[in-house]
Amino acid sequence: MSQDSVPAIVIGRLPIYLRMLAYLEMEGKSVTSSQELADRLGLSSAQIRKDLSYFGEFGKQGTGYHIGYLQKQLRQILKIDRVWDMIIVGAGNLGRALGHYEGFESHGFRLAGLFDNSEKKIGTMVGNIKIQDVAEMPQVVREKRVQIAVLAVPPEVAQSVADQLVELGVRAILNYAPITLSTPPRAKVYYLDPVVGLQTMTYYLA
Amino acid sequence: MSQDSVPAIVIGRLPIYLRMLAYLEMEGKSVTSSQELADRLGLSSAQIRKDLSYFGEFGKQGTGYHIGYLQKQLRQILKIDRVWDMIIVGAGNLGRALGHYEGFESHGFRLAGLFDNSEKKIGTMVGNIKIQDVAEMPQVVREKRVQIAVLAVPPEVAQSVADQLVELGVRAILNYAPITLSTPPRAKVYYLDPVVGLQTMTYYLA
DNA sequence: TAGATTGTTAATCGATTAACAATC
DNA sequence: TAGATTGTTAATCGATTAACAATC
Repeated sequence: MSQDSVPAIVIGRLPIYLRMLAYLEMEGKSVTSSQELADRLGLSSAQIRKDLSYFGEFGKQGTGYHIGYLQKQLRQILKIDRVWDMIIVGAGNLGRALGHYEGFESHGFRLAGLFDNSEKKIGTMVGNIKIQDVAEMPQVVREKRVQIAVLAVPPEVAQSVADQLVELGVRAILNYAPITLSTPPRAKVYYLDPVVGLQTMTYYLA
Repeated sequence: MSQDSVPAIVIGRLPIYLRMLAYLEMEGKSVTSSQELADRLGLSSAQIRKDLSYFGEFGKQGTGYHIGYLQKQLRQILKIDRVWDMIIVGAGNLGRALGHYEGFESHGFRLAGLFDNSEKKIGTMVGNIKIQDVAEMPQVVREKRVQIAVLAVPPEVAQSVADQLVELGVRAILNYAPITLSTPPRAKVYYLDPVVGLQTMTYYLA
């Protein structure tokens, strides 16, 4: 099935399925069902079967899904069956914490650069990577053909950094800055503003 | 309009509107329109008017919305017209970075505790707050009637910490752990797993 | 085989949008 | 006033679910 015909909301659930499959595998299971996945994820089994059916037939009637096989298929669909280079822009508290996060490398996202504009920070180490001057960012992005960037800069400069990144060829931005970015359609932005999360939940509090 | 009749997807957009209103205000504007908001946010103006209409009439025909007034109304709707106590569980790199984040306090979320189970960390300072033993968490949550918690613990313990939090009365969990939590309906969970974001975006990369 | 579970269709449900009267 | 923009309705669009034949 061609990319554009699959609803974005379906794509957004695939990583959740993958995360649960890894969890079930860790529990020692090797087979699961749409019903089990649905129960664990708080979804309906029909939705899970429908989501998967956009891409193929991955299960067996009467049995369910082989976890290892389904993981492999989902990784292929999401194009995470390879290693992606990624940079982090901004080495404040958050940027440095993200620089230490092992979850990126362990999921195939290789940290190819960590940039800041502060003299004090440039040259210092975060884990096993050295903070570089943001002035060197264009060169790194171009040379390594980096398509993925994590934005951990102050909101005042987030839009201009995003513009620069897109100009350099970046097409996926994980945005921690508390601002809605304006980008051309070829670039995707995934928002991770904790305050938005909190403000959404307080509505339901007494 | 009663809470439950407003779709969750609408509630989820209100903080985005609020964030944009603050931005427009910062640009020196005092009035805006559904069209301007829509353009800036990449939405339709009809959607914005419809979303707001669940709660009342906040604009003027021919003029638009007074930014200050609309902000005030949205803050009331979202119940962020007050200060909420919040705790952070887990003082690893991420938890400590979050402990330093000024965006929480500046938006009315007061950090009432930062907990970890590591002997080494307990008693050390993060900004102006001291890391406490997670064993003291129940007491703090109960005494201050904390309803909001940020989960920044390893995935292996995330579910059990979440269970404990809910048991103690927490009803809003900002979850940084890379795992889907199982919680009763009275507790809301907002997910902030960066890997899910990356894996969603790689689908669209070449 | 009998029981279980898939993949898929059609029906239902819900969200978005177009259009416009009301009115500032 | 004339022009602009709201709030709302009805139509459209899209996503979810119920149901079940197929089949392991």
